[in-house]
Amino acid sequence: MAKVRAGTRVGARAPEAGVRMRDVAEAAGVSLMTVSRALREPHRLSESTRSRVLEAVQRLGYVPNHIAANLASSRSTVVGQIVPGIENSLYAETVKGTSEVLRAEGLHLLLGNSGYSLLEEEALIGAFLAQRVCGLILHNTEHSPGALQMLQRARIPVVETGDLPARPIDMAVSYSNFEAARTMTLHLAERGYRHIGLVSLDTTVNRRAAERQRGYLAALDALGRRRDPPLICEVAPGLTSGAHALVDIVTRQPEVDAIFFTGDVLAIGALFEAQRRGWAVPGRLAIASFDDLAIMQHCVPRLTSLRLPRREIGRRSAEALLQRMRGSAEPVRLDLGFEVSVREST
Amino acid sequence: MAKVRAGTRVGARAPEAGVRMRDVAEAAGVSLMTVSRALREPHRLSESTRSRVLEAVQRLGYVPNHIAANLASSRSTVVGQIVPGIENSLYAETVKGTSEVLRAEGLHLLLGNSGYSLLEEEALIGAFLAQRVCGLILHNTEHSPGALQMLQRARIPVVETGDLPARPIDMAVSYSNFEAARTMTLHLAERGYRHIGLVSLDTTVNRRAAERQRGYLAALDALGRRRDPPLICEVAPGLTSGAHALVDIVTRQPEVDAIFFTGDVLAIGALFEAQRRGWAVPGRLAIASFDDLAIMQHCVPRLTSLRLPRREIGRRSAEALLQRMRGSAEPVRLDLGFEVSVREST
DNA sequence: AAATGGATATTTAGCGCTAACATCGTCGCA
DNA sequence: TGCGACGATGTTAGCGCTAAATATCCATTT
Repeated sequence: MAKVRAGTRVGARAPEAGVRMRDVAEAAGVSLMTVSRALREPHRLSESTRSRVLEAVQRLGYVPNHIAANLASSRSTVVGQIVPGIENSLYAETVKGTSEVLRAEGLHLLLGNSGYSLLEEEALIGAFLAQRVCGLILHNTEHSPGALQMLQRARIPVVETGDLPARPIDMAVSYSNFEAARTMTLHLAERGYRHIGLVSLDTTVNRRAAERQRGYLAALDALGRRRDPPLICEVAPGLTSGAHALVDIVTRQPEVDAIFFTGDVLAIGALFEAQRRGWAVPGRLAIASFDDLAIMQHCVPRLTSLRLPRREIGRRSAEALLQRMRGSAEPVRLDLGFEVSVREST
Repeated sequence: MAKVRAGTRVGARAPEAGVRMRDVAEAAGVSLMTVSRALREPHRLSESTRSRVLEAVQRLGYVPNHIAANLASSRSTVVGQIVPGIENSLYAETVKGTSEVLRAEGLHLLLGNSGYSLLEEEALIGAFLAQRVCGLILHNTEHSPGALQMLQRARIPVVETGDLPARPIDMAVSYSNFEAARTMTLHLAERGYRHIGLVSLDTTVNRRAAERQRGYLAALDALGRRRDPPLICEVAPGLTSGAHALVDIVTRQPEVDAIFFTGDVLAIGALFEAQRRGWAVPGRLAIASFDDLAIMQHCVPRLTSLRLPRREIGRRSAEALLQRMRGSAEPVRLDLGFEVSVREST
């Protein structure tokens, strides 16, 4: 004789009148608590009771309500991850890593796209905290004041993954953009290139782009070379931007003999443009790129690139959260490094 | 004199002792319900009360608990989306579309990776239903019996996006893989190619790949051409597979003058291999591909490709869910179509 | 002066589950 | 024989919030 459970269905509609634990309990002739135990601590029940309950669960098609469980136990099984743009395969790969680890532990992934905006990130953080996520993974290492305050008050583990900040909010799992760019620039110099150009994303908005540019400049300084503004170019993401940047730099400074593209797909765009114009790579111009997408090892010529631990960043971030949720006190700060894959283009 | 609220922190740890609505109410000298209204229906309060409450919310840094709100109102703000592999840029783009629309409506995205496994999909569906998602977007159009049963019982809107099934579970937003492959094959025939090869993913596991192969064969039949097994090749995803497939087919059937690659990156892999071997494209061999990634319009030669509404599928799926959550009874079945972008490679 | 009604605020009763404690038999062992 | 220990189950209270019913106030109306 189940009570009528109406439930208005306005707005985002309801997970309505389904089978409740109480219904299972009645069907199995046991108490509510016994059903709860049968599902979470089956070993604590006698064989006969347990099977009777589980049979009722099956028969009624009972789907537990984790929302209620969460509220009652104040324990959450959802982790939030915020990336600048999921359509970017760099981030997609990281999310994949996170998702794999969480899934294996029975946790879930709430995904947010900040679109490179700090305010949007703040809004998402607020929304995720309201969903009572048990941990957060943020790609950004810069945050709005409001976001920082919320994160500090929230007392949940937080991992930042976009760079290695000197003083992370809580934990960090990344590689150093500065070091990576510095290393690649030095590599190009070592190969004998004299006039090394840099193409990066907008450094005023994008901290990681700024760090990469800093690395490039640091390398030039260390080499005792002059900084040559016409060799530096900031562009929007995209294949087309890479192509334009290539032409721009060559036009402005014909002496250029190598260009380092720090945006993921910029280098590919430039490579195709060079092919079209008949500029031999690396004969006329060497090309180096920042993220070792699979395609880098297949194009003609194969592109020299920085291999980044994208998937691993996702995995380790999730693991860092797990570790903390299991009581480990010490916050992780992991430098997963990078690797220069030298190929035909340099 | 707040009560002590302990809370054990085992397993996935707790969203602990924070500021509750009751605390805000006390701080503002109003009842619990008034705070609730101040946040959800501010217009129903007097100006003075409202500002007093909101001030207290600010001052205490109160973050609402949506979990509790959800339970109390039996209304959810989380949508689940399950894709075969988020690392695939096709899916990442779709997820992006979904995410944009949901975000604008204040809804959240729970993301699942099924890894092309029906059982994993079933597990994820169960987990998402337990999280009381208010809607589900599934890329698969095939499901395990268990999954089907859960979906039918759940009574929430469901959108399938991978293909246009004759009889969707609930709603469908996609394009027809069969039609797309048929159209492209006919296009190649029209351009005068006589021996058209097909490279696809494993058709035994992947329903979409099977549909594409069916489309290719249907076109051959319509043209009155013989099906030539050496011209057909099934491979794993990846650039390398594309390269191998190209060589395989050319070796087995040297007469081949065009190959249609139905896997996203297979065509690119093949193109690079052709460049390496000095096989002119389209001189020796035409190449057509299935998904119009940005790179297709930039490589040399530019690749003829099927332009699919990837982002749009995500957007429209989310919109279909919203529509249903707002009470519309009629389930959406949308064919978003596709377009052949003819370029230099054919 | 009493009745009416609208705008505003409060009270009550849960949402579906779990923690913590209470209960009840049963068994071992002094 | 008695008593504590222990395993198996049940009972109670409440997680933090919202819907619905109820109360309160004040300006009008009659």
